[in-house]
Amino acid sequence: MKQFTEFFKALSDPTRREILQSLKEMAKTPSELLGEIKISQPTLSHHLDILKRADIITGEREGQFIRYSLNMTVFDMAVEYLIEITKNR
Amino acid sequence: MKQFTEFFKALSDPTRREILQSLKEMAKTPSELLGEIKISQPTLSHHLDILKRADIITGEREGQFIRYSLNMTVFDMAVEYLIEITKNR
DNA sequence: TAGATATATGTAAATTTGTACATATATCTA
DNA sequence: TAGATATATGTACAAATTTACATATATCTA
Repeated sequence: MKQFTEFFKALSDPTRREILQSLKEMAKTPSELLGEIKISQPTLSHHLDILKRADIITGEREGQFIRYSLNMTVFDMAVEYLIEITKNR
Repeated sequence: MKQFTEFFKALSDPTRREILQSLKEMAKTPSELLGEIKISQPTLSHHLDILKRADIITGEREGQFIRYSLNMTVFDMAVEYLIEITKNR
């Protein structure tokens, strides 16, 4: 399941988990995230791209800005996957 | 949380997830796993090492063999972590 | 329309990762 | 104890990853 490879790979980076923890509270723009997380703008853009490709976040343009929010579905799928491993025994 | 970094990194590899799927049914030795998974013996040993370091599996020597089994605790922690992200909003 | 701001992309370097072959270590058995 | 079997470790290499600087693109505003 390539889907899980990308999901877990995305979650395996501390910076990306920091981004997710921040987006958990509310959807935010890259500029807002830059105020909280100490990385360069291109690096943030790159991490957001990885999270997008893993279908973990979605971006919606609001004029000049792009507001990123969490996709709950993939988290639910991952939880199911992990629970299923612990269950059958 | 370095613990989650190692956990998710461990889960992000298809071969290692295949190993976990197999150990889910019952604890197994590397030799048994080699019968199911198509990788070299040193490569399997390396993957088992990564899973060990991430505290996902534990090995118990049984004479000549070492029997590996899943640690449920870390899965429970990861599930909690993921659920907590989807909850607060 | 021109300049400013928000975000993405190209390039490049250091680090990490997955894999296998060769070899070492540990334990069994004859 | 000697040889066989199970597992781990050392070395090496190709591929992927993280990061940042420079630059491009998109949208706003004066």
